[in-house]
This record gives sequence, structure tokens and C-alpha cells, in this order.
Amino acid sequence: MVKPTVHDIAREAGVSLSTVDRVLNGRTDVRPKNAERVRAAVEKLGYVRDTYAANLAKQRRYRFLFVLPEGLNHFVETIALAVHEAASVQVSDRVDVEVMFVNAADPHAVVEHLKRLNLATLDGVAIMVPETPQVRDAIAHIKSAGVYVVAFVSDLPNSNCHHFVGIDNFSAGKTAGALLGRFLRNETGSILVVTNSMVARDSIERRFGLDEILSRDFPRLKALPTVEFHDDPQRIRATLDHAVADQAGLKAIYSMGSGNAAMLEALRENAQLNHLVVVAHDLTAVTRQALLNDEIDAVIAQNVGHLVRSALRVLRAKCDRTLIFEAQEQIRIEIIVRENLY
Amino acid sequence: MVKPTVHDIAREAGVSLSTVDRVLNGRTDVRPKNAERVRAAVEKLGYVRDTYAANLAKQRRYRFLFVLPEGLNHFVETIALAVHEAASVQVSDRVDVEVMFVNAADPHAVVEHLKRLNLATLDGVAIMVPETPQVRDAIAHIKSAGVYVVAFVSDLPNSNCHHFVGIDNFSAGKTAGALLGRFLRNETGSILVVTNSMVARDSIERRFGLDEILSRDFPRLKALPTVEFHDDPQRIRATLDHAVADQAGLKAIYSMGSGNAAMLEALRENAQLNHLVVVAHDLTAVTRQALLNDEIDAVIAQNVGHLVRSALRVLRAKCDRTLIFEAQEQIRIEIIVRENLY
DNA sequence: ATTGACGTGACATACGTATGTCAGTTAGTC
DNA sequence: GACTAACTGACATACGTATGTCACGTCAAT
Repeated sequence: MVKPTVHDIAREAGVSLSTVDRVLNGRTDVRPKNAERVRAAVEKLGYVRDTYAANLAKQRRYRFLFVLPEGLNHFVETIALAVHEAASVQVSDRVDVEVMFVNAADPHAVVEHLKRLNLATLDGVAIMVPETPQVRDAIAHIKSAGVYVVAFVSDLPNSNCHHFVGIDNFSAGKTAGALLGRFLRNETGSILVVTNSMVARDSIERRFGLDEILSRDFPRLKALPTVEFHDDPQRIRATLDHAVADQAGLKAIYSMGSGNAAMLEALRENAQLNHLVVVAHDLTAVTRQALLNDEIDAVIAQNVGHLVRSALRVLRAKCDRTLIFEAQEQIRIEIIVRENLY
Repeated sequence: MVKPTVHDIAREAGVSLSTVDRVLNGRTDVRPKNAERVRAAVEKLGYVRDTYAANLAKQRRYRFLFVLPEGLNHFVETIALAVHEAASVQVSDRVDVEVMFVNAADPHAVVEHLKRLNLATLDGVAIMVPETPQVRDAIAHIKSAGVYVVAFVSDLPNSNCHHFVGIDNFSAGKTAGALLGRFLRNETGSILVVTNSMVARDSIERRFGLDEILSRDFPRLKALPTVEFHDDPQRIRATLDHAVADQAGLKAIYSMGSGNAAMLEALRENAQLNHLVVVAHDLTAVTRQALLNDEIDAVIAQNVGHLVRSALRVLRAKCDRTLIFEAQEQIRIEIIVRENLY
């Protein structure tokens, strides 16, 4: 009835506490026969290690690091905030969290930073950078030092990370497309697709998702070629002016994130555009205000609090060699309108 | 630098460990002056009790109970499932969870069940029943026994619970209205509002939310008087046939939950209705399938996993007299379309 | 001066696990 | 059958907290 302890295991297996400990903690010098008896006893009694007691005895602390892209980006800023918030709450859970910013645009610099990490002082890393061959190697190196690695927000599909914490951006793009299709019920026309840069795989995947759903379910809507701003405010304005002039049938704007502020500014300066349906990615101070102002119809978002907590839980579970609760770690693609804003 | 312990507090305050313990655990026999010195030391060193070590020493277990409405209801079923799932994961966190079903339609029976609880064997209760004066009294009784009570899914605003875990149904109704308004962009017409029963405060609040947003932002859409099924499949069919015949301008159906299956069945039997926009509440097996079939455009939902885990976390925090992390316990009003279904 | 009530500190034990030491046992080899 | 090497068990200590016992103060009231 009551939870079995190592003592119960020892008694059941007919061995000493020391032997149980050797088996449980993977030490050497145990005869296979005895190891088997211990494992059988664990199985039979349904023993699970009391992680908290173990951590107490071990004086364990979990030392985690978030590697985030530097530079002015509202989305990353909200993530960093959420990390610090979670860190301040989790101190009581024995976890120490740090944040490191790297120049994600420069693969060389990223790798330099990753290589320079003192892996002996780390238990886990959550990494949010674009995948390059060099990054892949750096991650292999980190893993080989026994440090757990999760891909964070942006997946690193070829780096063989221990886990990915984030949403499926292809589905996110489909969700955006589905919303646009429903918001423009029975209407025909074109959609302007904008982003700051198309190098991030996120944008590419979102675009794929958008195209797929539009061609399948809403062929009456046509997405224009993606316009990339590259941090150039002139460019976005010119693009918009051009689009509104050229495309009589322009009905909507889809902003794939990382360019929302520029897009909104340009939108405000061109009064002819305020009848457009606007769907954007990422809930930040900027998009939040735009939702309240009715300048954006809907935002596709991922809850940054969940993202951060999920990454921390997953890293902890890896360190404890414990199973993760998949349903809880599934990050939701959220749809935010003004009325369910939080 | 390192986390201070009770020993550090004792040294800092110049008193013995026993005295620190007396202060920390609210026992008697401490001179005010010494109590103050202990409190000052706690403050100065930033001491926080190590809950896990404390629970270990106390052999503590958290014994929680969910009180759910009985009867065939897909939403409640998914909640019960989520409770059992969470329970099986949380055993390692020293929490024991049970579920009790009561006939929520009979206030007398509810109170009978609540009164018969063995409060000595409980630390916390999550209650999902309609509020009545009798329920209010029963909750006061439970609280007076030192058991923590959270209102679950349905708020009990007059019962002075320790917490409410759930969404703001007024906002949920507004969200539904906002979606309908956007899905029916530039269109004029009426919306059929259906539910199984209007006695639950949830439905009432959702209806208020809907009306408010329609009249403010989408006056071109008119919500018809709420139709209540009362578990009568004939009634819903008749209502729908009637509505489609009478209301030439019928554009949408808003199902406020707890009647989705009947609504969908009737919808399937009336081919003239399949051009309607349909927004429903609660993500269950039924609505999930309907989303996949394109019979429902969007579902307003609350994540049952989050609901249950939040209730458990809040109850734990109450037991530990620990602060809750508000941002994490805020239950989101989710908008689900086929593409972001989970 | 004595009593009793209140305050206090020293100490011990416990929770479940980790980790170390060290003497003792077993198995495999020749 | 002797000799390693591999294995095993008994025991101690520790982690941070809770809780109990008990002797010893202090102080006011008798």
C-alpha cells in the first residue's frame, strides 16, 4: 500500500542496501544474478525513487542555460522575461537558470559561444538558434559532455537533441491560413505575406503551411510572394504602398512574426489599408496593443510561460532519467483575438 | 550565496533551533521579542523553507478530492480522465487524488454528499457544482475543518472559496461572439444560440458575453433567444427546422456547450444547414470529430489538463502556505480550429 | 521562600536516499 | 587447495526539516 523504499527492495531481493544502491545507481561490482533480483524486486513492489529525498541527499542543483538570439526582438524579449520569472519561482525547486545571448545571424559566433561553455558547470541547455552544420557539431560536443540539450522554439531536426520544445510551425502556418480563409468567407482576393527574414526555418515552414491550406481549402485566396523587410522600414512602406496600388484585390496581410512592429507602422500610415484583415504571429507588447486597437484581427502565438516551464521540466526529467508527461509538454498553437487576450 | 537553513536562522537570530522551529511553525511559548528576531533573520537571510525536505520529515501526503457532476456529459468525462491521468503522474509528488460524482441537478443530494465527506482524511477539494445556498453552507463547513476548497470550472462567487480554477465565461462568450463577427465579415443576419440548459451560470455568462460584443462591435448580427434542449433530441430538431424555415437570415449557430452532440446530430439531418457558421464550446471527442469533419468552424475550449494540474498546484500551494504563481494558474480561453487541434 | 507558568536550549530521532569505508565472502583460475 | 579478483553486507554519516523530551532558566504571584 505505502510507497516502498530501498529498504523494502533490499529485503525483497534478499540483498543488502549497498547492493540495491549499486544497482539503482549503475555502479560496478554487482553479480548479474543479484542485479536481476534487485530489478525484479523493484518491478514487483513498484518502487520509484523519491527524487526529492535523493536530491536532498545529493545536495543536487540543476544548472540550466538558455541560449537565445540577441538583438532587438520583442518575441525574444518576452521569452527572456519569462525565463527570469520562472527562474525566480523555481529557486525553491533546486534549479539555477541563466540566459546567454548570441548573435544568431553569425553561425561562427554562435559556435564560438557554444564551444566556450563550461560544460562541467551545466546540466542542461535550451538552444534557440538556426541550425547550421557547425551548430550541429557544437551540440554533439555538448551532448558528449553529458549535458542535456533541448531545441527551443526553433527545431534543430538534424542535431539529434534530446527534445524539442516548441510548436509545429507548419501547423501554425496552416492555422493562420485557416483563420484568413474563415475571416474572408466567400471572398476572393490576395494576401500579402510579410516577414523580416526568410532565413529562419520558422518562416519557411509557416509559409508552407499557409500555402497548403489555401490551395486545399481556400483556392479563392491567393498568397503573394513573401516580402522580406530585412529591418528596413522604407522597404515595408514601399511594399505596402505598392501592394495596395497594384493589387485591387488585396484582402489581407499575414505577418509571420519578427516584423510586426514595422508592418503595423506602415499600416498606420496608409489609411487605405485599414479595411484589411490582419493576422500576425507572436504575442508581444506590440501585437497586444495592436489587438486592442483593432489593428490586428488575430495573433497566432505560443505561450512563452509554457515554453519556458516546459523546457525546464523536460531538462529536469532528462537529468532525473524520468519519463516526461507528453500531454503536458505539448505546446499549443494559440489563437488570440482581442477578447481572449491575456 | 547558498540557501540558508534553519540553522543559519538560529545562529543569526541568536536563539536555538527549537525556538526557530516554534516561530516557523506557529507554535506557542515564544517571547515576542525572540519571535521578532527570528522573523528578522528570516527576512535578512532570505530563508525559504525547503518544502521537499519538510514533507520528507513530515511524511506528508496531500489528499485531494474532485467533486464532479455525474451524468452523461462528454466534457466532464474528459475532465475525469485528465484527473486520473494527472493522479497517476503525481503519485511521486506525494499527492493522492480521488474523484467523486454527485447529482449536480439535485442541490439536496449535492449537499448530502458534501456533508458526508470525511474531512479528517482530506487536505483539499476541487468542486464543480452549481452554487446554491446549501452548497455555500456546505463549503463553509468544509473550510471550517481546515480543508482547502477551490471552485472548479464553474465559479462559486458567493462561497468564498480559496481560489477559482477556470475561465471567465463572460469573456469566453465575448470570444465566441468576436469569432462569429469575424467569420461573418460584412454579413447581416441572425445567430441561433443553443444549450442544454440555462440554469448553469456558465451558459448565462456566455450569453451575456455574446450579447455584449455583438451589440457593441457587430450590430449587423442578431442573436436569437437562447434555445434550451433539456436533453430532448426532438426539441433540438424541431428548433432547427423551425429556425431555418423562419429565419431567412440565419447565418450561424452558437452552441454554448453541454448540447453539442444533439446539435450536431440535428445539423446532419438538415442539409439546408450545412452552410452555417458553427461555433461551439468545450473540446471533447464529439467536437473534435466535428472539427475534423468541418461541421464546426471553431471551438472555444479550456485545456482540461491545465485545469486539473492548476487545481492540484493551487491546492498544494494552499496546504504549504506558499504563494501561487498567478501567471501559470491563469486558465486560457482557447480557440481551436481544425488546424491547431490537439 | 516557594510555587507554578512560561520560555528556552540541548539533544535525539526520524524521513528516504546517497555515499563512503572496510572487513568478509564467493567464484574463477591454475 | 591456494590465490586472486570480484563481489557483498554492515555500518556510519549526511542532506534540511519536523517533532519530541527534558532540564533549566526567569519572573510574577502567593
